[in-house]
Amino acid sequence: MEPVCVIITKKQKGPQKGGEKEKRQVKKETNTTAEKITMADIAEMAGVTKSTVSRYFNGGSIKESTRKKIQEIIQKYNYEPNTFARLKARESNVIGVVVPTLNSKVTSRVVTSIGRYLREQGYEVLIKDSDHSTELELKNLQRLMTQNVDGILLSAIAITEEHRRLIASGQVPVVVLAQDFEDGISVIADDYGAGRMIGKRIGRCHPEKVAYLGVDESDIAVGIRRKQGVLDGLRECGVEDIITVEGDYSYESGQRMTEKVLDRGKVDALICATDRLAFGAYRILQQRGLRIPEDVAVAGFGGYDESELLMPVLTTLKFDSYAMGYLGAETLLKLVKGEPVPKKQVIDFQLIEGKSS
Amino acid sequence: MEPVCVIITKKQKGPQKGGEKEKRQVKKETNTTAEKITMADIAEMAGVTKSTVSRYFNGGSIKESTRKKIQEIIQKYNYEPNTFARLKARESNVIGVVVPTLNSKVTSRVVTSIGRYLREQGYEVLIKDSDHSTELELKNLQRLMTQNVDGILLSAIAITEEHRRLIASGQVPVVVLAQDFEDGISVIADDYGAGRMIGKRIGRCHPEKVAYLGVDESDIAVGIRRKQGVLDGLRECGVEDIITVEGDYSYESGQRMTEKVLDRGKVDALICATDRLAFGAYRILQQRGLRIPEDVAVAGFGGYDESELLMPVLTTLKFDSYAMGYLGAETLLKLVKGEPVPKKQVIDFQLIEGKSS
DNA sequence: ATTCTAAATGTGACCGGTTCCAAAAAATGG
DNA sequence: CCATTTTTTGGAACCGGTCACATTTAGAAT
Repeated sequence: MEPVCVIITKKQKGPQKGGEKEKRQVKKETNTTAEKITMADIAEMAGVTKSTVSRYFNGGSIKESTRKKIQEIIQKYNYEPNTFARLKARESNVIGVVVPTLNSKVTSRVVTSIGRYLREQGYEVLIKDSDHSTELELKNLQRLMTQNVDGILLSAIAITEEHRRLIASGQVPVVVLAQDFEDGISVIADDYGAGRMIGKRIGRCHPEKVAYLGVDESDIAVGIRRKQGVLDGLRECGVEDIITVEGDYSYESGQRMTEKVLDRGKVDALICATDRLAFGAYRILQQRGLRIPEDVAVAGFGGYDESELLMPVLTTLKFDSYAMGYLGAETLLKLVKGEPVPKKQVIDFQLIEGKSS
Repeated sequence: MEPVCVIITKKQKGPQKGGEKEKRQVKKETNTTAEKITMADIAEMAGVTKSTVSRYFNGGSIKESTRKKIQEIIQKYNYEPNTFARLKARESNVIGVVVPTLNSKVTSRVVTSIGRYLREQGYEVLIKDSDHSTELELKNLQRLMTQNVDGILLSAIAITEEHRRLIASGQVPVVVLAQDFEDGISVIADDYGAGRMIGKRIGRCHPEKVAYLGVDESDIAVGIRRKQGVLDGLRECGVEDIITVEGDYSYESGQRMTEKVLDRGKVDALICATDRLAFGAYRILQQRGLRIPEDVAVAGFGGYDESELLMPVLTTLKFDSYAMGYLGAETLLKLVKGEPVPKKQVIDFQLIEGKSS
């Protein structure tokens, strides 16, 4: 691929510093080269002090006439105070969000939802992507705690002892998303309940043998609780012959696990820890000429938009990720403001009936 | 849905301030309540001044023995300087990223890629989600410019006059992603070339009549160039009977447009501006009992993972979003450092041959 | 008009860093 | 061993804001 067009440019140096104030005065009229404008500048133009302008933004008694005047200047220059320069402020109005990845349906929904709520509430959001690395996650968490944020929303890969220590040590309120966190505040999905519901949904068709495609148990929510729910749900319906396999969250892993299961003999149903794994299962089942659901029923978790595209449509359990983000953010703000909050909150889920079971 | 458990907690107030220094000295030994630690604290413990510690981090001549000593303390306290307190620094080491939404395959890939590169280069990334609002997008852009970032990566909804003005006015280098930006630096996908490739791919099967499901022309890249490419590609193969419809980027929009097209009469192929629209088309075609590709061929743009799940697998044109993020970030850093950069760079695409055409 | 109180503004220290410049310490050389 | 240069450090101002407190102004009450 060739560049359509490659023109070399050079960064032009900004105007030299020195005699700033005077220069700006001139520029104020001509408005040619927009210099960075500060609160002091605004104050000067409005004929008041920094403190008064600060009061304008943060609330405090101001005479109506001064307010008008400041407002005018603000608007004229489209000024907004630099959020990160509020070093002295007791509240920074910044909330940190740590996520395992941005490259996932669930997290991107959660983060979008968080952003909407917090923006509306006048907070700045600092998103930290840990890129699937627990090490980076801890670093992000630690960094946020020292970076003067008012609170942190943590969607952890898995809560470790180190996490606990950091959170406990800190003076920053933390709300944990999607993972149980006994020592603190969390907003979780009822993975056990959801698992049980899917287990029963599959179980009541009386399959002889069922396979569960799961993930590593270091993820307590998905790896343990969801699985346990599925197993219990199935057993409640009298299903006893259950095999479980483990992999990661990828499409390919779904394929591998399915192959592994099929190689061990016939199964009547596959319950997959996430829709993505189910996608992999579909691919393999189709390759082997097995019909869904006649030969093998399939179910997943997630309620991805794409699950509806599968032929047949996937039966899946949908968590309300938007609600999780919203509720998490709301809870964190309450916490920040010192209001009482429930220690553990659980978000809704919903069975999406497909044709795959 | 009932909370599993609702225990009311109260935010505990931090320890009172006053006599800080002395207190910290004590805490240093016991290490019980981790107080926020500053560069001055580190300096004191190392028996040097703030300036020296600052030099430690930013490079400057330091005696080996002092370096060791500082390093030791740093590690012991796991200290990292507060990135946002570098008010005085000429470089903030922060890069801002503005995206239309985080809730999209493409952007989340782009952002992930940007994050990886910039983190590696020691930069902090400030992600601003505009949530599909041009107004918010402009606000984000403007805010970033005054918030002392070293550079901005802008993935715009559509570049307006206002965008141009802001970017031109500013002293902050900006690299625009995915949208042509004649006045400045951009990294784009070759939408015209990609469109033409898909157009020819479909055209060479000699369809009588082809429909293009497109989007609003305010998006120059997708709305205009991609479409033009498709049209030209088809015409090169002698296809003359082409109808075009317009909608938004949603799954539902894909459905609606397909219905509209089919209601107007038979078509031999549907070319969709994005895979998501193609998903909608699939659904409608299946509903109406039309076979893909026998009755109607379908093609898309995007190369989403899910496109492979469709039955039959979707023929689509994949852009390397990771490359776009990486290249954009790399270019921006060069720009920041005053190195020469190409004005316009084009990322790769790749035809994914499915069974839908 | 005078006193008292409340509202509005100014003053200067401070937040956690960086930077410039001067002072101190170490290395060099004659 | 002392003068000179170079390397390391310290001191103080500064970045763009906030805050506690002092001061001024305006309004109410006597």
